[in-house]
Amino acid sequence: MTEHVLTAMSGGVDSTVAAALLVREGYRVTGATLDLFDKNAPHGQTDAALAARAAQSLGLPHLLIDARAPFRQFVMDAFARAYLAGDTPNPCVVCNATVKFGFLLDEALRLGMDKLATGHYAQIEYDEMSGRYLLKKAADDAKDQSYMLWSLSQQQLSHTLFPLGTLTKNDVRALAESFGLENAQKKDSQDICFVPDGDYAAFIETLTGKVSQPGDFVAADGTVLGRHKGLIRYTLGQRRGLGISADRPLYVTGKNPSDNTVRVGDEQELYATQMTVRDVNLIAVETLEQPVRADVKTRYSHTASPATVTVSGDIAHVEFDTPQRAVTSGQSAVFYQADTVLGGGFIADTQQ
RNA sequence: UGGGAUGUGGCCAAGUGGUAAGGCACCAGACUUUGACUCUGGCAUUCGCAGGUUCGAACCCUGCCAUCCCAG
Repeated sequence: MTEHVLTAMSGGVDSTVAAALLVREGYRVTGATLDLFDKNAPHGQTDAALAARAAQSLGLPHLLIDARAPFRQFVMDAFARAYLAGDTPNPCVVCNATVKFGFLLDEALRLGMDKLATGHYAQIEYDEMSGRYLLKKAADDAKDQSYMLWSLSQQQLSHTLFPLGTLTKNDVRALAESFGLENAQKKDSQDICFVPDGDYAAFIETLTGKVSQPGDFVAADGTVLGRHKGLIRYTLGQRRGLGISADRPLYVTGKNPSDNTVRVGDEQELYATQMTVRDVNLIAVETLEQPVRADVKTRYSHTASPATVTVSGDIAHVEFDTPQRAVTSGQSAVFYQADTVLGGGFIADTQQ
């Protein structure tokens, strides 16, 4: 009996090719586009319309699924809340955890389908030895998105397909051409999807109705160097936008919500050797009794760095072999062993 | 009011007769399914103002203005 796969289609090249590949492999495929938020951009060619056209060109039924409520609650509100608390959240990670592989997967299963597929560049492999589903890096290292998927549970992984995992971006574009897809050359998406103009601070202020208050930029010795435009506009390691002229570049080295100050200093002050990770999800193993060696990523576009990881419950302590720059609370830490994701979590705090 | 010092782009700052370094900031691109970082490019027809000397001045001369310091 052929499996019925719900394929998330955004209207972009990746998800369209993913759907096409599944069709070619003989799956029964239904396309689905998530309605995540009300777009105030009425330029006719919406992503949903693009996705519907793409599905139609592949001869697939297509569903538009209203996910505005969960997206608002789990992604947008949480994003704003995290920033107001002084963290620097990664909404894509949270969206994957709660909306795409939460809400949408549940929806697929509820509709009687067998699996959910997306255009993510990552691989899932069932390991006979351990009886666990493994999440692995994509074949195309430059496009690998396994970092964004560390939160997936065994249950979620067992019902998920990543048809693009073994391909490179060039392969995908070439396939799109060969399938005659109109979006073959569509530019890769970027920025936060619900903040298309990139001004996430203004978005947060509109969403919450609270204006982030100006405060002082202070140096390590307490000297006030200037006024900042609101805590949410800064993140650890940030250089641009400080407006402080000095004889050398200055970076944000800390944020203090309690007195509304932003600490700035030299780049050397940004390095940390240890960090605590919360909400840890282990994928490759059920539990870790002993400290393990792993390569740890602290941001999406970052080379994993060797470290020793000690897990206790859903908390992990990570000690890097070499100090890491601007390890930022709210971002995700993902532990790799070779190409396999051991697990991951959210960075809670760091120590020198 | 005397004495001294200084005035170069938003900030700092090289340059002391040969036709405006550099850093910071800022702007624009690139990179990127997060925020950042990074990279590339842009950014003073002009050196407080006005005269003068010179083939030629930010650099020399004169005057003025401004700021700072020290006097009382």
